[in-house]
Amino acid sequence: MTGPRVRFAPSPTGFFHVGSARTSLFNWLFARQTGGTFILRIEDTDTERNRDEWHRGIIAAMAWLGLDFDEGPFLQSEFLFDHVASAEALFANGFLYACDCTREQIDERIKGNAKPGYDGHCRERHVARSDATALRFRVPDTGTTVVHDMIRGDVEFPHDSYEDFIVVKSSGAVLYPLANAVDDRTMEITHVIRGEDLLPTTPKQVMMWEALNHCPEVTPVPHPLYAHLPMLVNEQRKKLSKRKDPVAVESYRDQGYLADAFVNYLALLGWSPRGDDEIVTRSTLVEQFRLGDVSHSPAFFDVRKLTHVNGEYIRALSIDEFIEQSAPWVRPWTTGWRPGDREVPWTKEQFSEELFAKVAPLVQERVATLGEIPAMVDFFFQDEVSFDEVTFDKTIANDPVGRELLRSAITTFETVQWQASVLHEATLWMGEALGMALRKSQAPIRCAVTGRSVGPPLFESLELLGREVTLTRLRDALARANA
RNA sequence: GGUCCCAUCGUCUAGUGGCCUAGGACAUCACCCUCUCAAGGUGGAGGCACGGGUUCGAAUCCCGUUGGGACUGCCA
Repeated sequence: MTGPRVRFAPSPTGFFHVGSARTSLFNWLFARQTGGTFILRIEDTDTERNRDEWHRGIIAAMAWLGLDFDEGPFLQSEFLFDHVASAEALFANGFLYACDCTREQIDERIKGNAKPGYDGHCRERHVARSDATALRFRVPDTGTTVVHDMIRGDVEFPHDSYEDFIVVKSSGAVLYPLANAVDDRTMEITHVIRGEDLLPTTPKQVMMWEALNHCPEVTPVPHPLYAHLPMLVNEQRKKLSKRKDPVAVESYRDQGYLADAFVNYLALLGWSPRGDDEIVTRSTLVEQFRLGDVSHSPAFFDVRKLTHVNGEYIRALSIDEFIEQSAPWVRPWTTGWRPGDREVPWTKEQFSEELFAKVAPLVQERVATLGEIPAMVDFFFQDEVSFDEVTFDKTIANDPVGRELLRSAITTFETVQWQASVLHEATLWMGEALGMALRKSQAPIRCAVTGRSVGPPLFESLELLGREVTLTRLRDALARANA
């Protein structure tokens, strides 16, 4: 196996961030397209968090999105020994030095300094290591480090803009920049594809990588290539915040976004397929994706467009697929996975799979997310119609002609052949007799039967509902208006 | 403050010196279709941040300005 080796290295946070999903996707696309290897490595250091559960969350979310990895999942904590060994090698070769300064001492000393950050106070002090000393990297005073970025080209960072940063905490814990680089070395990562927010720390990693290659006891490893993806931002053009912005992939799944649609939309953020079509298959994505084509500027995560893309995918489903995909929202008791925080407005006893199968084609082209389905078909399964009061008042309670039409419908529907086209015709001429266009005359019936002003096609719905239920609801609505 | 990144319709983007009177998609507006709502169809409005260069010719190259963002922790 000689292809590229890429890794997705999320830190567990309790949910899967859309930015992480995009990073993961781009890594995956690159690996799949180049015949490379996609590795999942969970960066679980510095955490007393509930790891097991959160690891499972990341893995479940990736599985849902169809981002399968070839190696892993690895946990960064498994490699603690390597991190320490590398740090010791760097120290032994003079790249690291011990420092016993406290934050307060440093702040006090650097108050008037032109250059912010640590002042290198302990560089030549040869402080004895203890549980109060941290290890800092000796950053060269002059020169620059160049990051070779596949998206942005070469980016040059002057060394004097970096302080002697801490590599090993006084507790002995090896910090992210080194731990991450060491893991990349042991996994022989060839391409580091990650968010642009990591660009400024890259020179640190490049410097340490280079230093490691100069340690005689360490096996040299070629530097990886980097690719820093543009940030995903909110409407304020700020990096997506997990506190303020809706960033949990799981919540999109709960709302009824399809994995393929989500992936398709994510791919459109910072990249675009050839031609005018934006709705493209996963294999097209894999085929056409090029890291070098990735945009340089941040992208706004636009839920409205996501929703549109999702609608396209829903409508493209076969009716059987649509029914199957709807299951978690309409009959969760039959499914292994069910959307969180979502109540189904009917009981298992009230629901009918046969009826839903007949209703499904009517709603498939009317929803943009699967989560919208229950509210659109609830009247088929609920015993009591739940009325939208504004609509009820407008079309029935405050409309004498509407009530007149209802009375006429009750009579007519008693005997008419129970078929959508016939009901359609009957309503047409009943309305004409009262001087109403069909768009007017269908309104009170719709409200009486469904409780709402909008919904699936009325006459097909009546046909499916049956004569008895329809007549009962028409009478009840009239009674309700008189009450 | 320092370092770095970025800059095409409101949004996501195409565009890599002439094919641009700048293309597509979402959103928006109008009309058509229509039993409601969608979907669909047609059409409209809407953009190269600004200023200098380079060039016969710049959305495309260079510089500056302005604006936005990221980073700047004994977090990752």
